[in-house]
Amino acid sequence: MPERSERPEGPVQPERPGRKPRADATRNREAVLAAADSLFARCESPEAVTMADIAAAAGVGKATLFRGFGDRTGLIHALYEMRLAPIRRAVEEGAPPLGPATPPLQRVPALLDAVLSFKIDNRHLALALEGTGGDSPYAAEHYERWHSTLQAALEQVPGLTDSSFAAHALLAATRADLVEHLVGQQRMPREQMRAHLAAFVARVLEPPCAPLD
Amino acid sequence: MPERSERPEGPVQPERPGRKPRADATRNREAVLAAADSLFARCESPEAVTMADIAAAAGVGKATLFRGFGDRTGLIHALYEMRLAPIRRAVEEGAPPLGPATPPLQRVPALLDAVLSFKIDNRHLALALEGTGGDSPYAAEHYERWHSTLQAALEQVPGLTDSSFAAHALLAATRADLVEHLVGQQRMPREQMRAHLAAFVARVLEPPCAPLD
DNA sequence: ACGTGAAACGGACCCAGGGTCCGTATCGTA
DNA sequence: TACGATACGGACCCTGGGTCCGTTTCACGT
Repeated sequence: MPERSERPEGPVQPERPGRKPRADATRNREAVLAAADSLFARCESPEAVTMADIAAAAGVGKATLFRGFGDRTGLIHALYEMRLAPIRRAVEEGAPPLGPATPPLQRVPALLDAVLSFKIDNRHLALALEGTGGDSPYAAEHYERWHSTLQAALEQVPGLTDSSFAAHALLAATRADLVEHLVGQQRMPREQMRAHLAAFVARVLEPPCAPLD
Repeated sequence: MPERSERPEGPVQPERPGRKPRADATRNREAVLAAADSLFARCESPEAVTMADIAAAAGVGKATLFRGFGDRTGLIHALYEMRLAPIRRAVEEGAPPLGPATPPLQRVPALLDAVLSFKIDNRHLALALEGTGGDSPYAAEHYERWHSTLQAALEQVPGLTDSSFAAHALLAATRADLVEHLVGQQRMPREQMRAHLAAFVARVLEPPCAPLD
C-alpha cells in the first residue's frame, strides 16, 4: 500500500528572481499548453489524449511536460486555471451580478450560471480534471473557492439553515460528467441547460411559504 | 483513436440451461466477490486495489476474474448490484415509503435518503464504480433506473416544471465522491449528512409561495 | 466406476501509458 | 566568446489491466 503522501510536485515554476527565465523554457511551456488545450478540445474522451501525444503535438520531449507541470494532473490543472482566471477575477473583484457587491438572491444564480456556462464551454477540460482518477474534485482548491463563495452568499438567504451543504448540493448539479451527459451525449442545447439550472436554483432560493409579513 | 465500441464483455454468466454450471466456477465466483468486497472495504482508495490483488486474495488466477466478470468495471458492477438488490426490490415492489404506492411528496425524500444511506454505507464501492475512469456514471443502467423512478415521482409535484433535470440535480447531491469528502474526509456523522440532504430536498419540494387556495 | 469432451483454470505473457535518468544542446551572463 | 547553469529529449523503467494457451477438473453418458 503506497500511502499517498502530500504530492511531491517539486519544480513547478519556482519563480527564481535571481536569473531571467530561459526563453526556450517559457516558449515550450506555451507550446505545451496550446497543444494540450487543442488536443483535449478535439478528443471526445480526456483519457484518449496521452502525455506522449501532447508532447508530440507540442514538438517537445515528454520530460519537458513533467518538468514543467509535475504530472498529468498538474498540466490539466494549469490549463483549467488559465481558462478560469477571468471568471475568477470577475467573481472576486468584478461588478454585479458576479462581483461581491451583488445581493445574495441575485448573486447565487449568477455564480452557478457562471460555473455551468464555463463547464459547458470547457467540458472536455473539466471532465479531464474531475475524472482524473486519483484525487477527488473536492480536494482541489478551486472547488474550495467556489464553495466558500457560494456558501457565504447562501448564508444570507432567509430560511436556509445549512448553507455549506446547500452549496455542495448546488455545485453538484454542475458536475462535469453530468454536463457532458446532458449537453454532450443527449444534445441538450446550452441555453436549455442553463434555464433548467436557473429554475432549479430559483426553486431552492424561494422563500418558505409563510412570508414573514 | 480506439473508438469505444459497445463493450465486448461476452462471457458474463450466459445462463446456459443445457448443462449444470460447474461447481468450481460458482465457488470461485463467490470467492472472488467476497475477496473483492473485503479489499474494497478495507482500502481507502479504490484504485489501490488491483485485479491481481483480488485474484491473490481469492486464491484464484487473474484470468478467472476476467473470465467471470469481463473487466474491472464488470466486477465492481457485479459487487455493487449485489449490495443494491434489496433496496432495488424495496423500491420496485415494496411497501411505503420506498414502494410505488407512496405519494410523491413522501416518496422523493425517501428515495434520496435510501440512495444516500446506501452510498454512505458502501462509499468505497460506490467510489470505485463512479470513479472508474472510462465510462461516466450516467451511462450505467442503475443510474438510469434511479433517475427515471425519481423523475416519475417528481413529475407529480406541483410547480416543478423540469422533473428530469431536477432528478439529475438531486441525485448529484448524493455523488459518491461528495459523500466520501463529507463523511469520509470531514467526518460528518452519517445522521447529520442525511438530515442535510433531507432539508435540501424539502426545500426543493416546497410548493411555490401562493398555495392554490 | 470410468472414459470423454467441454468448460474452467492459472500464471506467464503482452502492451499501453505515466513517470524518470542522464548525456547533450542551449541559453544568460561576464 | 567562454563558461556555468538550466533545459532538453528520447531511451528507459514499472505498474497494472487484459490475453493466451497448455493443463486440470468437472458433468454427463455408459
